[in-house]
Amino acid sequence: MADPRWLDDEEQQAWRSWIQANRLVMDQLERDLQAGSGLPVTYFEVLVNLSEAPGRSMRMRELARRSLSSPSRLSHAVARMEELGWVRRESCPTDRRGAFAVLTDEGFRAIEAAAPGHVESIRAHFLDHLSREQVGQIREIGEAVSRHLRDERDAACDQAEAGGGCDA
Amino acid sequence: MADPRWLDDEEQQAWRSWIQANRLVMDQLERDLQAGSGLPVTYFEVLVNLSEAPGRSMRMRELARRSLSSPSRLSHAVARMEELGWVRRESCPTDRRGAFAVLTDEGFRAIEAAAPGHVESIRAHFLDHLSREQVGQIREIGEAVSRHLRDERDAACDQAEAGGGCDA
DNA sequence: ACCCATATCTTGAGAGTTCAACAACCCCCT
DNA sequence: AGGGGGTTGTTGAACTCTCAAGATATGGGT
Repeated sequence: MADPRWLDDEEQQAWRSWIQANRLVMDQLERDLQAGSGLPVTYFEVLVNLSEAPGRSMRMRELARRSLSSPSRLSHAVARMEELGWVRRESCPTDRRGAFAVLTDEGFRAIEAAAPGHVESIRAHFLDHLSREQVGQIREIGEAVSRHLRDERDAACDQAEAGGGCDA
Repeated sequence: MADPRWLDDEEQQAWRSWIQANRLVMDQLERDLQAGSGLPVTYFEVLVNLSEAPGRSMRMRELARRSLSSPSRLSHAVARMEELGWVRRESCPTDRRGAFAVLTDEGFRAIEAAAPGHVESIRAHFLDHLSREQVGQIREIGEAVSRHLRDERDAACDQAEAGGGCDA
């Protein structure tokens, strides 16, 4: 790691303002959502993904992918939400390893109750301060960055499958 | 919270791609930094702030502000880093409530060791995928959003000071 | 039919974060 | 002086996240 390419001023400022905006917005959303509905943001996202699935039901693996969550994290989260009565587990008939997470009516009501406040939060702390043009820019930037990291994650899997031929 | 202004398609996409990019990038940076140096990102930021301070020393309150951290969080973090020998506490001579956090030589070496890899990470997972133009856009957007949330936080303090005249 | 590499999911422990409560202190005001 | 409101910092408990390890099951190759 000799002689790294340090960030110039423009890059430094961009990076810092981005990371700072992230933190401030996310922390604020977390507080708002927590105060309004007792829901952590990560739980909310899991529930939203479930609510949009056919039968309000999804395999754990797929749900983890869509929620940008590790399997472990999702497992803990679902365990917690099961206690709260928002989600129920069902075993998969065609793959006995598998498990489905199913959104309960109570869970659905929890999202419905939380959603309006959450959207207001997103507007108040984020969208309302951007021009229409900037909204478009954000989308493009976010997609560029996400696309790359997705590809990389897939590549990492392929590489692992290939059996360790990194520099061979 | 009746009849919320739901997000239109453009807003929805912008928001989702932004939040997704955030998560992916931050998680990746966290893994890289953790793997390379055993440092959590939040610790790294605290240490960087300390290292830039005169005497590598700062009041806890100020350090918390700059690290976008709650007082509680910083207190726990410093306690942990004290165990690791990276930071040392000193009492403030002019205000006996106060405490200084001081970066030790060992702590300084820890940052120096972690910095190059961290910068590479930032490039590889973020900056390298943006045009020069987009870097500028990010800065402006980040600043607009941050400015607002800072103002709001100050306003909240002022309001609290005013003694509860919310709707009176 | 059997074996073994993979895949799916869970579990437990360790670590970080938050929140509420608390302790100690400063400062201004009477 | 000496109160009282505000500030600074810490603590403990509850919660979430991560990581490594493990339990169970699938599927293809022999």
